Amino acid sequence: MDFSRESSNPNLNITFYPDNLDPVTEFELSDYLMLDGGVFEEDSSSQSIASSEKGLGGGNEISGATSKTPIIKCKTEAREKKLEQRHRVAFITKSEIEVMDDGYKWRKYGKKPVKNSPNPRNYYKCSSGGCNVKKRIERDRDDHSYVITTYEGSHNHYSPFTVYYNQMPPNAWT
DNA sequence: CGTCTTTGACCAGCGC
DNA sequence: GCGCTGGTCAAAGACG
Repeated sequence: MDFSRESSNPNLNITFYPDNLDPVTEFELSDYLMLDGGVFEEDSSSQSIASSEKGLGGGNEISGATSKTPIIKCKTEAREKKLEQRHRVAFITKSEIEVMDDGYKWRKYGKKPVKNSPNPRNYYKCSSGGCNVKKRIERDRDDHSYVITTYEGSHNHYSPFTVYYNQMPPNAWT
């Protein structure tokens, strides 16, 4: 698992957007941002987000968040209420690879073609016992270079990568 | 042998 | 009620 190499990829731009409500207030984004293994910086127009909680500030950062318009589906009130009960966040990633290594172990359990999109949507579950976090991955129908990732739920365990990092000596990254 | 992916079937929600 | 769509299940096969 080499996060620094991954996040230094110039083709890797990440844009967060609310799949449900306001992600900044609704979700603990750091739970998900740690997938970069570094600090996430957004432009000044949006709120600053950092994954310092996990102590992974190794100098890796992803800048140049895209100006891509968020894709927010219209939902009925009933569906929205149901979704509100879930811990959910989605973001767009400009990447050639669809499944980024976020430190967790995922098990693919489904694949479905999506209406109005030539690309199928893939469904993953966290394979840790007792953890029922799910994620969906699909390519942007307009620009195939973007990957839309949606996380649902909260991990009830630390990422194997985080455990590994915490056990490393202080100067291990230098 | 255990774990994972693939894929068709099934189910529930929603719009008409 | 019916059809469409998205989400999940589970059997089968692949792989290390």
